[in-house]
Amino acid sequence: MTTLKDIAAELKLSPATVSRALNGFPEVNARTRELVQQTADRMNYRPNQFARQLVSGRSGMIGIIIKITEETYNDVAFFQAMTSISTHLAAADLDLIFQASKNQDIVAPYERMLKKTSPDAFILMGPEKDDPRIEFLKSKDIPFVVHGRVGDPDYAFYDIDNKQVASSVVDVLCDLGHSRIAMINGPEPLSFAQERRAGFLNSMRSHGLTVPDFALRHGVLTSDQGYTSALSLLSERRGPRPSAIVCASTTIADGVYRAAKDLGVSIPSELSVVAHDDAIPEMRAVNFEPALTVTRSPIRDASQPLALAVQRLLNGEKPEKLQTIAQAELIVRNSTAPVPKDRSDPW
Amino acid sequence: MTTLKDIAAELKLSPATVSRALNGFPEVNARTRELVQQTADRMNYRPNQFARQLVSGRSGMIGIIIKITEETYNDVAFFQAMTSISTHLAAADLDLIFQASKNQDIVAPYERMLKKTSPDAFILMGPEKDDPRIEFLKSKDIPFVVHGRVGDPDYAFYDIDNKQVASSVVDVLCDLGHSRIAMINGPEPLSFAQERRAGFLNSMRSHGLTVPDFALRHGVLTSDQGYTSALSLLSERRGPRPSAIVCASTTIADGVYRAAKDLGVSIPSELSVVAHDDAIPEMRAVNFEPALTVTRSPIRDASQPLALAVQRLLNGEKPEKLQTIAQAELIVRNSTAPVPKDRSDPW
DNA sequence: GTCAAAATTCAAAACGTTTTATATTTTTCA
DNA sequence: TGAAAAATATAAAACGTTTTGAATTTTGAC
Repeated sequence: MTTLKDIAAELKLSPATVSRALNGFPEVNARTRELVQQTADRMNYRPNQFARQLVSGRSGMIGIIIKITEETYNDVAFFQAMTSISTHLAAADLDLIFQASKNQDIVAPYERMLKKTSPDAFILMGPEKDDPRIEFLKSKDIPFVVHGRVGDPDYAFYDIDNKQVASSVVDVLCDLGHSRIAMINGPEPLSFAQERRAGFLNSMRSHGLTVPDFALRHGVLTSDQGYTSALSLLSERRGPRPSAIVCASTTIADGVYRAAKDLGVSIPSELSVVAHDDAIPEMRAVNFEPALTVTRSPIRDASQPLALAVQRLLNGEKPEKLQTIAQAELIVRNSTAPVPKDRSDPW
Repeated sequence: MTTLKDIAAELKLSPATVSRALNGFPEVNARTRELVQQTADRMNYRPNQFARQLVSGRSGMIGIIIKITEETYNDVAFFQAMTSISTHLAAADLDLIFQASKNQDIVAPYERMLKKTSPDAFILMGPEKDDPRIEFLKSKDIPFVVHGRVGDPDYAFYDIDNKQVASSVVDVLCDLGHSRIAMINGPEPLSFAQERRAGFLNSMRSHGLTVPDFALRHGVLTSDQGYTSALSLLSERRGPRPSAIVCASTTIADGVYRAAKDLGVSIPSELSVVAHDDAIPEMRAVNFEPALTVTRSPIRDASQPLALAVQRLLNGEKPEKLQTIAQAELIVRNSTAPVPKDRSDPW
């Protein structure tokens, strides 16, 4: 292994000059720089990262910790997010340290990684209200970027406008005359679900409509969850059935489609269905029969902004300046239609 | 940030003694060790990993690089393997550096990571014949463990006995009287597919049976691939159709089931189907209608042996001693039945 | 009490960089 | 030609550990 010293000795220069030459500092003669670079190449020099890290205090690595649950374990979206993030980070010569955790103590793996590998920053997914991870990282003064957000935070984040997602969908349905609109939402503790709930209820209210409790459901983002929720919503045990259902994901919508089919309810003539589409390739909204009307914001679109925000954070930019709220795109397809005459009454 | 020196100064000891005391060296007085440990706790001491790495020359990290293709990008199995590996590594206080790569040059990302983060070892997935990554790592003298293997290698690996997987399935089908047995295999370049092919052909031969070219297909492990392959196999355009199909995965089997249904071919009375089951939760063999006969070897079973092999490698054990070939388990369910009378003739 | 052996501690070097403060050389301009 | 300024190079310190070789203290046997 050749070191700076070796090169310095070879050329009868000081290590300092060699270091500067290789790192492109201006105060070194063009000819010596050339010479140094050539000899470095010739001697097959590779800077020792450990030494660099020791003096710079930086590891050049970004930590990401994913909590493993029944749901996340089977969700290819996490994998895709990670691959995509790692690619964007690599472009900035940053590496991703990955840790899966089934730990009860949600903060422990962050502590461990920090002690062991000292990442320069973290990327944090699925924030919850009063998230202890966020408190922890703040207290330790470790930079971090959040995918998603809770409330109106002071940290760096990338999120989509989940209120807008829900309200734009309500607007579309109301324009078609619907007034009994149900929602099958994501898991209650997650911030995106809370935002959509708020956006949904607000928008309904501003259209002069109400939503009975049973018509607003929370649960995991699976087809089965969509199926059972839809069965229950369409059964009319608790009042007249909705003329439209808003789904938190295309997987949920898949379940709703199955339930509608099983009950002989036709989409869109008897029931309109709308979903939010994260653009996970395995369940494409265009392939639904009929093609699904969606709000669309690809999850992979988040990777680049997240990676970029991390870099900026490391360059000393203030977290409050690194907040992005992306708008979702509305794509009307064939799963939405004017409300049937006999189902236009409000609840 | 408190350092070793700070503690030494506090206790009027030398840094050397403090270091030894904390690292459990024997040549330090029990009372001073106690004292040192207490003060370290009190002063909230955290050893600087960068300094440690510099002197030890080790990073405590393991690299894993996944080549992103249409297929791997959507395959939750990779994610599950990674989560599981990361958990097992963390137990040994090792961290996982993850990198996704779309690079044409399959070796480049290894070079980059090595330069940048210096992992102590790599875990390598999906080896191919004359894999340049393996050559590269050997030439650089970097330890690595392979998931899978090619031929009869001298490196550390964990693999299942893919020849046995294929041959045990042939045995079962032959016992049921089948002689026209087709195979829908994995991608041709991958070693597992080649092994299964060899095991399949060998076993068929030893049963005195031949396999026409059109009955042995290679392709990606998707339901669609299974569907189109099965359609073609069952069409009888190229001779009498097989009485049994051996599938490389449950996803392939899913496609075969769909094709059989579309063509009105009943499973198992007219067609027996067998698959290899990696036990990915999203497509459970038990949930097939009829329940699928499989050879089973959960992919997640590989994580622990892989993580363990890495640790041993780092402890200086020889790679040749760290080779595991796991046997798959045969589970007979309802997708296999005796060959129909009129379909028992060989090709 | 003495001396060798064992137990314990220490000072200094090493790991390979970057950075600071200083020294040397070259250039510029009168 | 000489002095000041600019350009270039250097020596030494720093980063925070671990490890080496030596020094000191304690123990045990006589």
